[in-house]
Amino acid sequence: MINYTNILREHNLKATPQRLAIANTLYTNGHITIDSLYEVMVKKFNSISLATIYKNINLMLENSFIKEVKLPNAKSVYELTQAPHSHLVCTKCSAIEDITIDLNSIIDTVTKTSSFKVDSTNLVLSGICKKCSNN
Amino acid sequence: MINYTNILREHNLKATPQRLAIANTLYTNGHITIDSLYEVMVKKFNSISLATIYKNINLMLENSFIKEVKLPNAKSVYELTQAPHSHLVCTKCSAIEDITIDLNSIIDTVTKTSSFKVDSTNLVLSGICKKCSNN
DNA sequence: ATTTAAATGATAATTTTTATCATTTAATAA
DNA sequence: TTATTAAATGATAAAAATTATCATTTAAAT
Repeated sequence: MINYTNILREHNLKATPQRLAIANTLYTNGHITIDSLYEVMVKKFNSISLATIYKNINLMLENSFIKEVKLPNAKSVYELTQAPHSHLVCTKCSAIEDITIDLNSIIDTVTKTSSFKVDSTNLVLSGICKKCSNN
Repeated sequence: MINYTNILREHNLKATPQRLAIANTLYTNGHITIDSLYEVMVKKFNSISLATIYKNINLMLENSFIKEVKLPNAKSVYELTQAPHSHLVCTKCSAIEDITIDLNSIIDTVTKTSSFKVDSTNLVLSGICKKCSNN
């Protein structure tokens, strides 16, 4: 259990018990949908409102405490903001992995060939994870 | 105006006037949201139902006639299925460009370093387009 | 301990998407 | 052509997802 009190405050978010629990849930799960997050949170706060989940997720997004990951053919998942990275999604078991890929060469090529100034990247690679290719 | 009758049929879709119009709207617009598509379609078929739009978009997705493009901080847009490609999104004017980028070297690296078998890629590059960097 | 602005929970309202069903129509065959 | 049929459409209801409202509670700074 990490104490996210100060990190939340650094992101201009009051450190409420609900927010600390959301932060820890994201930390332990890595990536989670709104629905799953709500399920997990209800176990910790039996009377938490779904509106609280939505409001916090939106505030946390605005303050860059978390990031939304849009996946093909699936609901978005949310993760704690980390260093920029890409995602691997298994089409068999739906597992999501973080992966750091150097995209600078690609960005350079794009800049040169299209005169588009790239500021950020969103890369999702779909396929079969290690586990599923073994089973 | 391209005639999509046969192409629709190849995708197991009856060539109704509404579908032909959707296909042509996608062709002329490149990328479009559900809302915008509905607006355009209402001008052509003043009594078209929004349900028809949704049902057709979903069927067209299932039959790979079109693809959904998920964008950061924006609603999904839809495009006619073409050769695999990536997208450039301008954070200033929201313009979307197709771009063909060779991602094979990246896929190779991922395969070797993570033993994940990549089947498909989804890459969106956000930044400033040519027009906006001039203005 | 007091104060206050913000967060929470309950719930209503709104938005988005899907389901239902009577009617119409595209596609096939006679 | 016309007849047949399965599928598509449009109207609408229903469901799902998200946001808004507001009284009450609470975190954080006096």
